[in-house]
Amino acid sequence: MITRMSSLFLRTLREDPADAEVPSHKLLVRAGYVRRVAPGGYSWLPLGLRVLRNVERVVREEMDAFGAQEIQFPALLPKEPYEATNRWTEYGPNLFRLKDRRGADYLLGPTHEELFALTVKGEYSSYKDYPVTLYQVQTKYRDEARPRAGILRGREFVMKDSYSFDLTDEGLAKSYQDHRDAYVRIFDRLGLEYVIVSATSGAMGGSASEEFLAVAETGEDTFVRSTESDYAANVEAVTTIAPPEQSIEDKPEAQVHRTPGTPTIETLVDFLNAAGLGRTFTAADTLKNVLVKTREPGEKEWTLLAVGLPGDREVDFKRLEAAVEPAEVELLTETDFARNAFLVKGYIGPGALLANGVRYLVDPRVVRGTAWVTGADEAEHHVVDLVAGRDFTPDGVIDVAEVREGDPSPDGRGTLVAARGIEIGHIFQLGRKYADAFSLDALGPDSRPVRITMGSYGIGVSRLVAVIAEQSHDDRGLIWPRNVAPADVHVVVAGKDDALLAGGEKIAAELHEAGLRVLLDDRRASPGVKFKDAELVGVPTILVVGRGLADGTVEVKDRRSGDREEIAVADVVPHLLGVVRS
RNA sequence: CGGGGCGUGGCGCAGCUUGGUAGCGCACUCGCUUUGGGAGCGAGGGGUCGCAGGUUCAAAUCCUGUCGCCCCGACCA
Repeated sequence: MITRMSSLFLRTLREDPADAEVPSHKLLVRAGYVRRVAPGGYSWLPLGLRVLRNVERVVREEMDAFGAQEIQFPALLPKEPYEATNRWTEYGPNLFRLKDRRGADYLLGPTHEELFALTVKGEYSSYKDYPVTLYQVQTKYRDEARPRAGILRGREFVMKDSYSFDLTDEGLAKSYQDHRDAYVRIFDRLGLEYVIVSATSGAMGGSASEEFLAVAETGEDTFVRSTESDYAANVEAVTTIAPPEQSIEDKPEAQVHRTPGTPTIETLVDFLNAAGLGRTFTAADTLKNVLVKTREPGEKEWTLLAVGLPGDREVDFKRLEAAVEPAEVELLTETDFARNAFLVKGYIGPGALLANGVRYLVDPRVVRGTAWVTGADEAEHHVVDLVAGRDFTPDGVIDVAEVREGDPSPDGRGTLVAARGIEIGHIFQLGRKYADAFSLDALGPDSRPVRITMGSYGIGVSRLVAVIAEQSHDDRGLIWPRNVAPADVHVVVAGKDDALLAGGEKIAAELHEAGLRVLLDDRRASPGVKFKDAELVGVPTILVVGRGLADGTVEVKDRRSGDREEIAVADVVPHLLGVVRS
């Protein structure tokens, strides 16, 4: 089809919008793809809507290709199914809630596990019906505390969410793998640079889970990758390799020392090194015990939890939250310390913790046979050479110390470096949480019910438009990959006289005839304006119809590389077909 | 929720300190010129200065309150 700029509903801006920070936001607004309507709410103008539709098309093709079937639910949903799974309350303030005229509670769907589960329950009842995978491309609503970065993080956004229903764990594993493979194909077709990281399952519940992160400096998620291997993981999910265990026999006896004025690791290390013990200590030789409290969902009472880790590392609170999920976790208050007199702040050691029944979990580096300097449970006193497995035995291991650049990669190859990414896809093996909530069973061949197991898989479709823009632009504007570009060719008529315009129209018609999507700049504007707009809009191939037309040539420019070549008018169609289809 | 900033034609901004005709650039309309890198000249249209109250002869400007938005953090499939 031919889209004429003279009548296209489009106004480009010469200046960046004041409220935009990240490149994708600035460029999508400047190039007239989207306009802000409300915080976290954007309208799609013609060119933007085309890109969004193109992304959707790629997603649908790959979902359909492995047998997923598209359906669609309302965005406006009744409360009851979400009460059955407790998410009406658990989802918290991020859920958009509203009432109808009778006062009945509704919500705008943030994600649709409940509806999919109920729908399958309503239609299917035999093991012969399974497995099945359903998906939808739907507008989702989340009352984000702080929407930001244009359409990268909105309160209304388009998401593809799919759900697999299987009879067995092996079936679920296959459905999961099918999705993973499809996602790889989708993101490859969209020309994205991304990594797949193991993730925590978050509020969704469930076990195995991976995130697809598009690599972008402006991303909100931090992940680590190995310098040597293709290992990549969300920081919350990085596992620490435990050092080998050591023998206990050759360790000196634990000794309590008076260590006045040493409430912090730094002061303690300085004191020890000045105390003439005949060796040098570092912060990594100390065992720091951090006290927190946790509360299981539905419980009223908080439970103490002590985390022991090498003194040179801090507890990463996000990793801690992920580790104790679904329980909540908080730091201890002064009141808590006062209530538990055996906790001597600054001098807490394993002894008092274990003696008083406080659950004590340690960093993986604290293995049997390692000797530590740690608190002696008495103000101004520490114990040196307290040996794990001899002098104390922790209740277990918890891997929540901060991850640092330079730490060894968990796969044993290379070291870790940090990078930023934007979550574009997330796949989960949900398990039976939702099936349990709705008693979703199939009648098995032995006439006994089999509880269905589910997977849940999402792609941020509208976010992808911004992510592609984020990864594919330069200082002049957007540069769309061919698969999602709003047109195949942008024909610029570089002049205002009728002969040029007629020439441009004719070539555009021929390209259209040949099956290409043509954006024709037939405006009576000066050439400079048109060139600038073409670069801003970002169609990958620009065809300039200008002064060469009299000699029978036009110019083909590649938006990304800037390369240009003169082509005889007679050869334009086959040449461009070659460029576009390559 | 904590911290910071901003609300003035469609967009980007100045004016506010020191109260007195609301201004600039872009965009838009008309005319002439120009025509391969965001053209020139001329003439125009368009603004309850976020909202409410107060001080004053007089408020975009000073005072009080309030609403909204943006950024950083917290939070977040």
